[in-house]
Amino acid sequence: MNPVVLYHTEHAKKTRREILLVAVDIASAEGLENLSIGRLAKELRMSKTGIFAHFGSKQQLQLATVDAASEIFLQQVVQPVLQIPQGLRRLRAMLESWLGYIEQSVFRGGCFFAAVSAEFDSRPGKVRDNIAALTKAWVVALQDEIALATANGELLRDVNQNELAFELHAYVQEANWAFKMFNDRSAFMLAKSAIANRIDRAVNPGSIKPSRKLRSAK
Amino acid sequence: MNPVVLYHTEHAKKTRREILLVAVDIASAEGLENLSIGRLAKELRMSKTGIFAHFGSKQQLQLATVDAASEIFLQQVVQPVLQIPQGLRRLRAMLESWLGYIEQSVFRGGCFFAAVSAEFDSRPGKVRDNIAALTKAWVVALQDEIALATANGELLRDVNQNELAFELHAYVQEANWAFKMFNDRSAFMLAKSAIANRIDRAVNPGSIKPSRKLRSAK
DNA sequence: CCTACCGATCGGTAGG
DNA sequence: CCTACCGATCGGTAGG
Repeated sequence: MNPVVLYHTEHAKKTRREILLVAVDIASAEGLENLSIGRLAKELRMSKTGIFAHFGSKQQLQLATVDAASEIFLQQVVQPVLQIPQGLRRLRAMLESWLGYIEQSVFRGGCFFAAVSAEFDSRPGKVRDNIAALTKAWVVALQDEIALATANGELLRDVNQNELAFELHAYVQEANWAFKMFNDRSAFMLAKSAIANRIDRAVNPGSIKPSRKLRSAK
Repeated sequence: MNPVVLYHTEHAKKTRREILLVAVDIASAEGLENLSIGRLAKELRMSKTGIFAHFGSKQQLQLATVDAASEIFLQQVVQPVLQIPQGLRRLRAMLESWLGYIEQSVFRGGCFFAAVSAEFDSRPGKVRDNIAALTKAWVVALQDEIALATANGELLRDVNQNELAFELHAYVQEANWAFKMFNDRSAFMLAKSAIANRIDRAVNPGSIKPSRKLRSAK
């Protein structure tokens, strides 16, 4: 009789996953606060308490929704680039994969984390802390890849790694903002161009791959 | 007996302004949707209908709040730079002024327009359209200043003006995001550095002012 | 600018 | 997973 998950059956887990898929979509478009239990119940044709029983409180629902969005981000953006060799190539792939996930509108409201971080940046609590930790982890992942690319000799040693990560991250977030606000896909071209130019300036000319086209041999 | 503003007296206008100052602050931190009439009434120690009578509907309240925020932005960010000569110097001043308004936390929840554009990008309607028009106007103002700086010969003619505006705008929005999310003021240093480097790369070396320190004479 | 009210919806509980 | 509730709050109206 656990109030959080009534029966730990496979069926209950499946229902929970279905609820969270809808929750992530609603939250990305209308916000985590406006994600009401009644709204979810209507969309899923369940009773309010049927939804409620899976989470136990509104805050637990919000936390579960953030976790579910994080899993989708990992699966859609991070997983596909893990096969690419670490360093400069993976850095480029991470940014391309991230832009692709925004452009393909994986979530109804654009990048889930851009939406909810703006919503919760002034709302102290566990939800905000989780969002901060997850978005920070992605920034750190970009920084780590820049550090590896430098260690590989692919990037110039005097490049400020924090600045580079800040600027690359900014281009993708700006593309998401401009695309959602003005419904103009040219923002993706601008972001790709900014990323390519910014990285090319940091590339070590001694390493033989300033861009793919110029690579002569393996 | 106009339901929107009951009495067009000076006193009523003053009350309306007082309501909107609180409304802008609440909306920047908690969102324009969560800006409820009851919440405003409590904070201002007025009755709900006392607030309501000034606007006539929730949507009109939201629209008035966006307008009020726009006036504050104009006054805090735009007005101070109008005395600076147009072109490269004003472009730099616009970005510095904008960063300053974010760092000084003019609104409780950081940049009002960053917050509400993320909130309304998936909510079609007049409120969203107004937010889009106002944020677009600021992007265009940056683009216009870049065009003037180019016409002045201060920026290189082969600089892509849309790309430059996109990247500069991105740095400031990223600083707002990082500051609000991680409460880390180093984001402002990163943004200032990114802006200075990006502009310096676009500066025409023929014009004698790549940076203030290197200027030899007037 | 107020009191007094409306139906709808909110998060959450009792009990099954 | 359900029905049947709870008090609080929502946007909005009547009438002054």
